[in-house]
Amino acid sequence: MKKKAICTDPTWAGRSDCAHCAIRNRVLFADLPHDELDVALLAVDDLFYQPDRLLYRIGEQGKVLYTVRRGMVKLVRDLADGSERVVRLLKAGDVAGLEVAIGSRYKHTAITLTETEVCRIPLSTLERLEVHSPRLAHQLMLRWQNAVDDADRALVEFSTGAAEVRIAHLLLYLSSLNEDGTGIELSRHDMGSFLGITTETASRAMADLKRRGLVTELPGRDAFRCNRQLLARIADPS
Amino acid sequence: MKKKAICTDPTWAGRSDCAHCAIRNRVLFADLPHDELDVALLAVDDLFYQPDRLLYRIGEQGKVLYTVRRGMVKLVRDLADGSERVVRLLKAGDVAGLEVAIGSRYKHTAITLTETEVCRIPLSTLERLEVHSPRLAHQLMLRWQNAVDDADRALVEFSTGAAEVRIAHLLLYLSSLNEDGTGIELSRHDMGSFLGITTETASRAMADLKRRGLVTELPGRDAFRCNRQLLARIADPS
DNA sequence: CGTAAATTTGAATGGATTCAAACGTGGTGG
DNA sequence: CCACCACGTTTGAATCCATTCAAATTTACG
Repeated sequence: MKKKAICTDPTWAGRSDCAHCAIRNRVLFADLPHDELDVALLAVDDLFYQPDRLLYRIGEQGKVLYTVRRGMVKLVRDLADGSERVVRLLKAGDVAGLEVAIGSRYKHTAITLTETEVCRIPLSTLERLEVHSPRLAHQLMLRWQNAVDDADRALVEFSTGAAEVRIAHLLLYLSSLNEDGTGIELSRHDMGSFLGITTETASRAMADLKRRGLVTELPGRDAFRCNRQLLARIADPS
Repeated sequence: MKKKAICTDPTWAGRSDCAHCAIRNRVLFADLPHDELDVALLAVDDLFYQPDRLLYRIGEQGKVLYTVRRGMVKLVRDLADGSERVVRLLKAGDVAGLEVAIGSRYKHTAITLTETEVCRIPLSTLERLEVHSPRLAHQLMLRWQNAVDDADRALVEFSTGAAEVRIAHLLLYLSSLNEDGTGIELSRHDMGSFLGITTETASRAMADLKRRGLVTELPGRDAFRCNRQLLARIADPS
């Protein structure tokens, strides 16, 4: 509802070095031969964002797309009543702004949730490679299917059932992203906006799960640990 | 909840004739040159389905995808509690089973809602063309983005807000598909399953809209006419 | 015409929302 | 360093809306 000026200036972390990228096999240039990779690298920047920074805004005629290397990004749609709905949560390896690859304007507003590192890939680079690189075309298709899968999941797991069930699904998802089983704490507002419930309902359900010991706040940075076994029982009343 | 044996046998309407296809510019082989088209046609069948017929089931290792030429198809996911959730409604021009193009199993169960005419395209045909046809690759990407758009819409318009609001969105959508402003009547069960509400709630809201004159049943086949102006006001409380 | 299925309606319940207020926390400036 | 303010979270209470379970009614179909 309220307008907040979001500083967009990221830190330039350097020209990308895809060949040595830790998540190379999960990102866009996965199958590219080295010589083609060299061409791509020239224009790909590695950027570092603070939390709550704007990557792009819905409707903009974008000329770049982003690969998330670290952190988490939310894709947001504005609702008729002025509020907003989080449509998807992007994790490391996901792509934001894929739609520019077919010449479309951005279909969402993309905002970082945590400290985030991304690769910014110009559309021009993509187009140059795509012509003689069926590999890249295939990679793009994989990304698209990925987006569809995530969207379906947002519908089936995160927007269906009682509030507690949705939250259970969300916590299970977030905690599945790190090997150590911890997950990033979202604000109650973002939770609600993603799950299609109000902030208060999200807060109540979370507070309740904490009281029952299914979720415990981690002292350090905004993270939580949860009992996946018990949460799974709530998520899927078998 | 209940198991029903669905006869899958469609009527074979003939080998496809994409060159003269009325919706050619809206389907997969849109930009193909004629000589490549000829290759494709050999294996593409034009099929005709009755309402409530199964195209494919979730999890199957499919080797074909479908272009909807006429009618409407629902993509369904099974829920944990045994019920089902309609994830998407496919209209003429949409593609079902795109995921097989990247080697995936079907991600949904696809069932016809109306009399439906489809083109059945074998994956092998796709693969043969894809190699030397960047046009097709681009077409596929367009389809994928389409699927993402529809999925986002399912979330934002059809699974957010009060029951009446969701129904208003649905009726507006259905009535936008035909030039004459009429729309296909869905069963209350399917409506509910797609909108994330119960059959009874769907029924109540629809009955109410009818009483208020915003929706009128058409005498002929299962179709309705609606006051788009007033429905739009319900859908977007501006 | 008669039965099965789908739709509609009713009444009671439960869960989410709404509006408000209390609480905690981090940051700023005195 | 502390007081204070802004903002997010939590909690409370009343209301509203959707669900549930049940029954009545209509429609479809053999």
